Amino acid sequence: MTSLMKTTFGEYIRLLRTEKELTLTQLAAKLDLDSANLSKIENGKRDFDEKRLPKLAKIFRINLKQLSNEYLTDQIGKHIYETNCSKQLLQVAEEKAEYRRLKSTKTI
Amino acid sequence: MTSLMKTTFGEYIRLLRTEKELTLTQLAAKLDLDSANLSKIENGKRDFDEKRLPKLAKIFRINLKQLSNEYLTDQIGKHIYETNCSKQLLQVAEEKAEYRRLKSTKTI
DNA sequence: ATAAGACTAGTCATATTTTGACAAATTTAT
DNA sequence: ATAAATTTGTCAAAATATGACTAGTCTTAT
Repeated sequence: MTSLMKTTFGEYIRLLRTEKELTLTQLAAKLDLDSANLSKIENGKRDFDEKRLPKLAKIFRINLKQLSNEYLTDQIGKHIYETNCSKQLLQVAEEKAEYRRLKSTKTI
Repeated sequence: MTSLMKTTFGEYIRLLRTEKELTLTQLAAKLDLDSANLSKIENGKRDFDEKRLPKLAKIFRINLKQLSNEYLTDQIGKHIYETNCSKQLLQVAEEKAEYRRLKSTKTI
């Protein structure tokens, strides 16, 4: 696994976009999205819709799996942040995830 | 912090309920909830609505903060489970949460 | 056998949340 | 000052979650 960005997903999109010197309008068009909404996404005021990940990967020629991981870690990171979940509680959450995993294999 | 349950929140409610020998109908009434829906909650087919945590804490005389942590870790654990987030990616997610924390203090 | 209670599953209308689309305001660059 | 780029606000529509009700199964007592 390559190293992932320690930024928000919105900031990451902005980074990609400005690197390629695209305007919001230009990228938004490629993503079939309103430029005003893309602006909100980059500024963390809205979420990027998961269904557009393949398009985004294609536009910037990024590995989709890698990009999806970027997205996933952002989403969970946001959840952790918004709920003020401490490292200690996160450890418990991970154990509960593990419990769910075990449970699901049992019931197959 | 006391140790938290390594079960789902629904299972935890069921545990509390059966310990007190309450029926779904009885507990649902106390929670101002339909018994069929409480059944779904205990079986993990619906989420417990956060707004009822204070009621739940009161009914079983549990510390609300403790119960809220139980709830929070369940929610994040569920998120981790449902997205199939590996420990490695969870570490990245935690770093991203930390990044958001730093960012929020800067902009105050 | 059947009646009653406990629980589960399905459905549907309503409430809540998220998204898309547009207009208008603000910022930035020339 | 103008034009382009970006941001903000608003609102209807789409998607999702919740509450309420119905019907069903299963167990237990009579």
